[in-house]
Amino acid sequence: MLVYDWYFSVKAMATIGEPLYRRVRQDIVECELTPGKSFSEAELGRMYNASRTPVREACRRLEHEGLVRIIPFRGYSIAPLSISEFHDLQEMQSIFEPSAAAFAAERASQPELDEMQELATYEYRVNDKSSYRAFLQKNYQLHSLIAQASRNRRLSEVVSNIHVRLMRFFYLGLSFEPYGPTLVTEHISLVEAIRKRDAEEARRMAAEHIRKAVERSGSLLMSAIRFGETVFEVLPEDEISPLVSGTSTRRVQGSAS
Amino acid sequence: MLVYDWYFSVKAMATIGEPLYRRVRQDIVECELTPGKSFSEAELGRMYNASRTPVREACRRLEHEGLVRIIPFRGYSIAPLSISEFHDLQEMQSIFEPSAAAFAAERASQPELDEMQELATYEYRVNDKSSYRAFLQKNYQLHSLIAQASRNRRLSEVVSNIHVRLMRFFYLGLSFEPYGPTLVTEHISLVEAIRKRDAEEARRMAAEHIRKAVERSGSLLMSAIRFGETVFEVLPEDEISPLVSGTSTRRVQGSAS
DNA sequence: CGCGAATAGTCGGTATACCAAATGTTGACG
DNA sequence: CGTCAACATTTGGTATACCGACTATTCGCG
Repeated sequence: MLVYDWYFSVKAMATIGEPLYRRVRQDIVECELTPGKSFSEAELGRMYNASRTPVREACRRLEHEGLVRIIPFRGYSIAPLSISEFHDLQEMQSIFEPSAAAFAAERASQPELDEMQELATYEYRVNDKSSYRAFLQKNYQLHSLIAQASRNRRLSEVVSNIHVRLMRFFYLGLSFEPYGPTLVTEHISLVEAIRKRDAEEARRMAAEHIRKAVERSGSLLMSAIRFGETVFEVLPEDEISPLVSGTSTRRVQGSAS
Repeated sequence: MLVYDWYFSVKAMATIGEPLYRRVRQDIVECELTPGKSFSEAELGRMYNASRTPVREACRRLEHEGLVRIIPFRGYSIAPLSISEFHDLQEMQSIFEPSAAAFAAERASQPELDEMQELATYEYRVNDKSSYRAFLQKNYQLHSLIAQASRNRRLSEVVSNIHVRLMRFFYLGLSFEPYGPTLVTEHISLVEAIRKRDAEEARRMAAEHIRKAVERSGSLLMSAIRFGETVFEVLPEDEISPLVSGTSTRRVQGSAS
């Protein structure tokens, strides 16, 4: 088992915060918790049977990951889904996934390669909702595993985060279902290249894969809008960037996450 | 003023957590808090005159940013500096910064361009410690501003975080001082390209800039090791990756930050 | 009737008491 | 003398009470 949880690696650990965080995150990703919905600490605490402290902690983590928004002294809301966020996320993918794939080709371990193979060759039953959901998971795992195989932990973390955020769009209804088989094919050629240890080919395949994904989601969005089934709100990507100035020495400092 | 703080945008806000977080972060970045040093919540609370709650919160955020490590039920430590971390960070730079520069060339606002100009042309007095420290700040601000100008917030956050982490190495003693003037020159050509709105040139300049930085730090590390002045510990990049499995459905899930 | 100031209500921010996990220590027993 | 179990200690994890920030509402005055 390549992918596992540090958490279980020792023992059970009867802590509330960690499982809570995971549950809430999963519910956000799967859109059980509606994007944009606002809530309070107490409320969430009731929903998940937890007191404010762990709830608070989970919310902070989730905010840091871009899944929750905090308005100081006022409350929380599930991060809304916006077209600009979707765009940013895909742009990020197109920046790092090719490199991640290239590094993976050079650095992946044998077990990782095997696992990739397995994840890529998922047989997908068209028009089967649960099969599609399973595919979303596989897709996430595959991309994460490739990133992990890049042997660059920061990179791996970023890739995971981007995919976590992207998945919300898919769960909400931006369905790639019609493209499913195509996606599987692309995954297979990508993994093929990695297994051949051909870094440049892997880079090309990944770049191509993302490029096509962007294209496809473009047309999905177009038709969604044309048919008036606006899948998500169009928000004027709120405030300006998250940078800072100190006093005299203007200090840039992103939220640095 | 391009870079500002949402925080001051409304009013003073007498909250403890936020300023505390900033102070601790600054102290970690500037290595006032020694890398590797372990501490407890209570201890840090005494040092910064704060109670456990805000301390805890700050530490969690800092852990998420890779500046602090948490050992459940045992305590905290300032994240150690390792060669592999340094390597990972530079690799991240080489992935993200060229794209950031290219986007900045296409999307930066006029005020941003002006600010970049100002940051790049910093006049640097060789052999002046305080001038060097100021330069480190400018360097950080410039890179962050370019990322900000990419108009992709996730990208901007990632780049900021990378630089925050990198700065610790410089503050610890990995001194680029002898290369100072060279760096300034490189910054100027990079900003030049961005101001000309030449995306591809900006991409090349950024890539070149990072490549050279990698080269330079390579030789710095070499000599540091040769002279036995090991600047930082060589740690066997601890445990294996941060991935997860659920129960039956093996679910990859990075710390997703 | 309109508007602004007082006010009540909501919600997060903070402090703190208490609980449980992990570890180190010590002493009884083989 | 070694081993291991009971225990003391340290440190986070969790619950909760209290406080201050922010909002919305309402009431009174012009």
